[in-house]
Amino acid sequence: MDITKIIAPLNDAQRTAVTASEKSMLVLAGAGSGKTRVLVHRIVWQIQVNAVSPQSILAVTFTNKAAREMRGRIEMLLETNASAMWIGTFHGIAHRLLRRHSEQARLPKDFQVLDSNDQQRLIKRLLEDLQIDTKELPPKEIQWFINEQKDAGLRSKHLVDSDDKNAKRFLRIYREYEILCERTGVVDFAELLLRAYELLHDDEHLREQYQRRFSQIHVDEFQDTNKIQYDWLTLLSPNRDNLFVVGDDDQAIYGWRGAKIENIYNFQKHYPNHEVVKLEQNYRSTGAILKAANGIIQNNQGRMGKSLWTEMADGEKITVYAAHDEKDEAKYVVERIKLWVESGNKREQAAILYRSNAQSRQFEEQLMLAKMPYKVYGGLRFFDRAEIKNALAYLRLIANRNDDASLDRIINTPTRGIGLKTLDAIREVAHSRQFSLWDAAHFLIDEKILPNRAATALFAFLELIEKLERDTAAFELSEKVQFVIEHSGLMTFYSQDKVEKSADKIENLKELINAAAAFSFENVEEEGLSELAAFLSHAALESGESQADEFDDCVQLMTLHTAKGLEFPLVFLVGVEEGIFPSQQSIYDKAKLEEERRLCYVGITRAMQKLHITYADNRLLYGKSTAASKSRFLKELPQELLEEVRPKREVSRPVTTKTPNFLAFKVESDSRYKMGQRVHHETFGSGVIQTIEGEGAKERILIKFNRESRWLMTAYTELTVVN
DNA sequence: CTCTACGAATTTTTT
DNA sequence: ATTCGTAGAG
Repeated sequence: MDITKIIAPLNDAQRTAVTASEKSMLVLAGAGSGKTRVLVHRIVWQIQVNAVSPQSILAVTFTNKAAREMRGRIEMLLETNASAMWIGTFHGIAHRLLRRHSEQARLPKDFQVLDSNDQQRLIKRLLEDLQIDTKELPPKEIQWFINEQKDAGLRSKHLVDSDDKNAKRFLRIYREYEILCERTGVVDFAELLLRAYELLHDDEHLREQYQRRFSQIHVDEFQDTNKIQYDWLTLLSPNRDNLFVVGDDDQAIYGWRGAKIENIYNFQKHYPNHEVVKLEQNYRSTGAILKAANGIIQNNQGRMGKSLWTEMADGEKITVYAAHDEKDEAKYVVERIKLWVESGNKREQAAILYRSNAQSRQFEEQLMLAKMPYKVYGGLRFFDRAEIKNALAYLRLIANRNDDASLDRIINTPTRGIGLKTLDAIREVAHSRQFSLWDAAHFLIDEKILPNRAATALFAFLELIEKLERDTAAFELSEKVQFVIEHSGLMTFYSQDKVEKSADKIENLKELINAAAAFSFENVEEEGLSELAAFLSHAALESGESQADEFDDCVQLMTLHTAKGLEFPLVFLVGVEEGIFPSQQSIYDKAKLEEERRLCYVGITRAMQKLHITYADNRLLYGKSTAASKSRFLKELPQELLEEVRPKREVSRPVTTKTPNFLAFKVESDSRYKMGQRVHHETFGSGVIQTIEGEGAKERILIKFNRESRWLMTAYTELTVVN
């Protein structure tokens, strides 16, 4: 066996982690330090050197993309297929467990997965049924609450009924929601995790079976795990030395959705026989970029402590551009990308990273003007598009008549004369008699409660679904999908030019048929589940980002969150202003502020060669022009790494005709000016020093005067210090 | 049932 | 500025 292939490409720290034995490992992997490589090599090491069976390998990630990448790289190194290993997302693995043991998990065999849109819809409908004003109590809030509870491992029965009226109401809704999901046979994302936890927790036999099976458990992005995920892991690994977790406390940016950095500390308590390995050598960025990253993150408290270093040279300084407004900012960025491309680089190597999606707009406009192709990440994903969801809803209803969420979605899409009145009546019956919407509709027709016209329309709908199922019973999956799209009326509906972007929508529907065909092809029969049901779960669990147009050479636009895990030679960190980044909502809360700072750290460490940071003095916010000021994060950066640029028209031209008097200068230069100091200038009046840059004859300072900011060369300027 | 007009909200995202 | 959802008119 050739172990050099596994070991040789690793540095000392990586090797220590990969080859460790008989203990749990906590790998603190800084940005760009080869964390995926360590995971991949570790797994291969276990198989090839320690003769661990691939069946015994469990590896969990947060995204399908990460899981795919890991599997791919393992297969490459192993030179065989890795299908015996369980490599997947927390949700994917939980789903797999629940499918295998649906009976023990007390779930219907063909349960369906509810994505968060579906969940919100369902909650909204529930609130309406309970006569709760959705204006006063937005479904979003309930959704948030329920998921928060589930992520903490709490069911409604675990919550104590308090006297607080509001808490009482939340609890009641939670309870009703559980009943509704149970009755309709659907499972939301948080439920997948909670159910999988309960399954192992409650069933000793099953638990032991999986404990025995998974002798090696690997976790990626450990800092992003929430409570239930952590508890689930510990169920699988009780006091054993087989957990290999990789994470970076400095890159924990998902606290707001329940991730607990504390899990890293819990891990250390829980698994005393563990070793910590820090991966601090960075293979991605220049020295200057890393110094900036270290400089910013050290302002956070309670870190595990890590300091990135590189063998690379410092490289270029970080360019800071103080734009006049958001348009100027965008122009600057596009101008710079132009120069980058003109000197022979690719557009796709350049990324524009912002704090919130709304900021993409200005950049898109300028990029369009410059005729430069770009791609904005984070829009609607394939399976989230309305036309796709509608088509899927038909399929889901065919698979399961009790799927209220789906029925609700398509009962009048395309319109077929079933209006609000009729729908209300159905809901009313469903609620009062604890029927599914489907059964309630039947009830209304059988009991002849509805007006003739409505009854006819409703009956036609019910018949349509029955007929679709009958007619496609013998079909293959993709044929089924095609038939349903065509005969549900959706195709005709989207063919009308009234529907906006109808061509795109039809294109997408055709793509769904392709996706179904591809799914049948790739999918190995999953334990007794119908192919349709399996495909529907796949659609819920896979957002469908995978084969997004690997189009031509595009500038990349995305939020800082989306950028995590990626790298680009040229990075623009834009909108670095107080109130934007850090965001307004985070400024007064220390924990939130530190998370923003970690986000900033993530942003900086995306850059490989060159980083630009920009901010605007004025920004159009909610339609109003607002004065802005540079972010505190900019001030926290080691100033010697920065070179600040101002819009051309605002830079006061340094006079370069005469040689400055070095001697005279030197006497004064050392301690004369400080940042934040008030000074007075003959012509411009008094102002505050914002930035000091350069030394000796080249020293210049940025002063913010009443009406404008100016760069002044201290060697030539008469300034009086004001106290 | 469909269309328009008005008011309210507006960090970040995966599964 | 823009999007999104709902109320009221057509």
